[in-house]
Amino acid sequence: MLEIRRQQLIQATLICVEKYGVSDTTIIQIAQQAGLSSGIISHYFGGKMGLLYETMRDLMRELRVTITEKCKSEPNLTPYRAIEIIIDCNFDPKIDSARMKVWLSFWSMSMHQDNLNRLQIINDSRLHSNLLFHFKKLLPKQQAKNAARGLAALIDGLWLHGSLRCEEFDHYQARAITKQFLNNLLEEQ
Amino acid sequence: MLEIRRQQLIQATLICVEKYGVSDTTIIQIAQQAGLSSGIISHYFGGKMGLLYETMRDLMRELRVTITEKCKSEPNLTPYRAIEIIIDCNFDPKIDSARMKVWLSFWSMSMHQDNLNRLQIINDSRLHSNLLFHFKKLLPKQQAKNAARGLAALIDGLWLHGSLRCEEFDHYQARAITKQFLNNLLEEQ
Amino acid sequence: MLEIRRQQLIQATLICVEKYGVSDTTIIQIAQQAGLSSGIISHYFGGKMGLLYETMRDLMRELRVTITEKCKSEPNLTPYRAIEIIIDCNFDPKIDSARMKVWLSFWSMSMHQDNLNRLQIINDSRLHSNLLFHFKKLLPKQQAKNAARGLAALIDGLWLHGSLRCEEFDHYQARAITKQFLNNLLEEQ
Amino acid sequence: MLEIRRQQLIQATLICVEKYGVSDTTIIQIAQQAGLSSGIISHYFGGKMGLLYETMRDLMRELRVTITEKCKSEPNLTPYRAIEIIIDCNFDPKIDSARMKVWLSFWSMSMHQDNLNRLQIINDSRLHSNLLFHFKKLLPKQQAKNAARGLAALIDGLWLHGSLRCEEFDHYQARAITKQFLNNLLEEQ
DNA sequence: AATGAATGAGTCTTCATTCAT
DNA sequence: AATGAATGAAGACTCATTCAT
Repeated sequence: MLEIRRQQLIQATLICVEKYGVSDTTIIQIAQQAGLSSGIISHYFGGKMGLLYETMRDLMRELRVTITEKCKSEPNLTPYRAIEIIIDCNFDPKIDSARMKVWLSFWSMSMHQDNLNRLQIINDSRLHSNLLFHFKKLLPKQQAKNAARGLAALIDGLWLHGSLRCEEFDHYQARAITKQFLNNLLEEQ
Repeated sequence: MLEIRRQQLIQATLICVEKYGVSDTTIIQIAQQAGLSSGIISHYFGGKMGLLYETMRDLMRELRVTITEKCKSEPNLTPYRAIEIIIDCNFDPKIDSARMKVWLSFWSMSMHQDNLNRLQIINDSRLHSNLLFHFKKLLPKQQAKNAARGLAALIDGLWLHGSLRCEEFDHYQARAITKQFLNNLLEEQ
Repeated sequence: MLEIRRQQLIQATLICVEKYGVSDTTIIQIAQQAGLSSGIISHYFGGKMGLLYETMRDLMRELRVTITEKCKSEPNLTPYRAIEIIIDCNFDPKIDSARMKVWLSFWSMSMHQDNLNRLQIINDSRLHSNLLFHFKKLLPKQQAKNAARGLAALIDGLWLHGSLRCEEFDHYQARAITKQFLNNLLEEQ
Repeated sequence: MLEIRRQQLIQATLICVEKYGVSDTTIIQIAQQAGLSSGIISHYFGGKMGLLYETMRDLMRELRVTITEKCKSEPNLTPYRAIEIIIDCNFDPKIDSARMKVWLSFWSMSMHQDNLNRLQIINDSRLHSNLLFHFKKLLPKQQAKNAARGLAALIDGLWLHGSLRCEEFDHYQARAITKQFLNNLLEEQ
C-alpha cells in the first residue's frame, strides 16, 4: 500500500507544482488531485515538506536512472559517447517543459531550504563529477573542469529559458546548441 | 519622499528575498529591514506584489543600464566587443551571489505570476535580440540564432548553479567559460 | 455536520449582529459565540460575506415560511384574512426587537452590497406582489397598488422606529395601527 | 474659516456615505471629495465619528427648519394643515433618494452608537410630540397616539422601501398614500 | 490654518497540521 | 489504513489617527 500511495501522491504533487508553483500548491490540492484525503500526506510523508522532498528526490532519480541505463546498454562506451548520452537524456523529448517548471520551482526553493539544498548539491555534484570524469579523458585538467562546469550550466540554462517562454520547448535546438558547444570544446585541441 | 521610500523599500526587499526567499518574505520583515512600518508598503506600492514587481524591474533595469552605458562609452564598438561587454557586465564582480539568488527567486515566481512573467519575457527578449543583432554581423543567420540562444542560456545557467552552491561565485571562471564558448563559436567559421 | 455548523454559525451571527451591528461584528466574535474557531467560517461559507448572506436569507425565509404555513392552515382563506395573517406574522410576539435590529442592519448594508441588495429586492417584491394579489380582489387597481405599497411601508416603518427606541416593542399597538390602516382603506369604498 | 470647512466636509460626507455606505466611507475619501487633506477632519471634528455626528445633526436640522419655516409662513395654521406640511416636507421633491440612503445608513449605525442613538431619539421624539400635539386636537387621546405613531412610521417606511429599490422615488405617490392614511384616520370619527 | 507622511492596531483569510473516528 | 472536521497561527491589507512641518 505504502508504495502505491507514495507514487500517487508524488505524481499529484508534480501536477500541482507545475500548475500553481511550489508555494501556491496546498496539500488539499495535492490530495484532491490524487483522489485521496489531505490527512494521508502527514501519514505517509510526515508533512508537506516531506512530500516535496521525496518528490524532488524522485525527479532526480528518474533522470539519473535514465542516464545510467542508457550508458549500461552501450557496450563500448567512449567518453565522448557518455557525454552525448547525458546531453540526450537531459533533452529527451519525453521531458516536457512542465517537468522542467517543477524542477526550477524546487531549485528556487532549495536555495532557502536546507534539506532540499543538500539534495540538490548531492545531485549536482554527482552530475558534475560524472561529466568531469569523462572530460578528463579528453582534455587537460583545467580545461576539463571548465568544460564540465560549462556544459552543466548550458543544459540547465537552456531549460531555465525554455520554462519561462510560453512556446513549446525545442528539444532538438537545445541538443544542437549543446553538442556544438561540446564539439567546439574538443576541437580546440 | 516617494523616490526615497521606493529605494529604501526595494533595497530592503532585495535583502529579505535573498535571506528568506520570495515567498517566505513577509511585508513586516521588509518594513523592519527598511526601518519603516508595514503599512507603508501598501501606501507606496499598492501591496506586496507591487513591491516585488518594482523590485524585479529595478533589478533588470540595473543590468540593462550598466550594459548600455558601457557600450556607449566605447567609441568604436565592434560586434565582438559588444558581446564581450554583455558577458562582462553579467559577471561583474559587483554582482554578488545574493543578487543572483534574488534573480532566481523571481524567475521561479514568474512562472506562475502573469505580471512578473510579462516583465521577465520583455527583459529576456530584449537581451536576446540585442545578442542576436550582434551575432548576425558575425555569423550566418541560423548559427547566429543558436549562438544568441546558447550564450544567454550559458550565462544564466552559470548563475543558476552558482547561486545554489554555498561557495563564493567565481566571476572570472564564469567569464572565462563564457568567452571560450563565444570564441569557439566564431572560430568555427 | 454541515447543516449543524451552518445553523450554529447563523445563530451566532444573529446574536453578534444584534449586539454590535453588522459592520462591527468580526468573524472572531461570531466564532467565539458559536464556540468554534474562526477558520470554520471560511470553510463553510467561503468568507464573512457568505455567512452574512446566508444569515439574511435565513431571516427572510423564516418569515416567509411562517406566513405561508399559517395561510395553508386556514381552509377558507378570504383575501382580507390573508392580509391579516401577513400583518399578524410580521408582528408576531416571538419576533423580538433584536431580530428586527438585525433586519435593519442588513437592510442598511444591502444598499451598497449588490448580492444582499438582490436578495432584499427579491424578498421585497415577493411580499409586495403577495399583498397586491389580495388587495386587487378588494379594491380597484390603482387603490390596490397604493394599499400594498402603503401597508408594506407601514409594517417596516413601525419596526424601524421600534428598533431604535430602547423600550420594549409593542406588538399589539403595531398590529392595531396596521389593521386600522387596513380597515380604513377598505371602508373607503 | 471654521464654518466654511465644516460645511465643505459635511457636504463631502453626505456624498461619500451615499456612494459607499457609512462604514465603507474612509476619511481620505471624504477629504478628497472636499478637496482638502485628511488631517483636517481630526482638526475640526476630533475624528471620524465627530464628523458623522455633525453630519447627522445637520441632516436632521435641515428637515426640522424646513418644516418650522413653512409652518410659520402660514398665518392661520389649522392642526390638519400642520400635519399636511410635515408630510409635504418629508416628501419634498428636493429630498432625493440619495439623501434618504444617508439617513438610513445613520439610522442603522445609531442602533449601536450611543451618541448617534441619543441624537436620533431626540429627533424622533421631537417629530412625534409635534405630530401628537396636532393630532390631539383632532382625535381622542388614544387614537391620537396611534395616529402619530402610525404616520411617523408610514413616512419613514416609505423612504425605507424607496431607498432600497433602484427606481426613482415617487414623491407624489408617497404623499398620496400618506395623506390618504391621514384622511382615513380623521374620517373614522 | 492646513498638510500628508507614517504608523500600527485590527480584520479577514489561508492553510499545514492534528486527531477522533 | 484512511478520513476530513476543526484548529489557530501567520500573513496581507485597511484605515483612523498622529504629528512634524
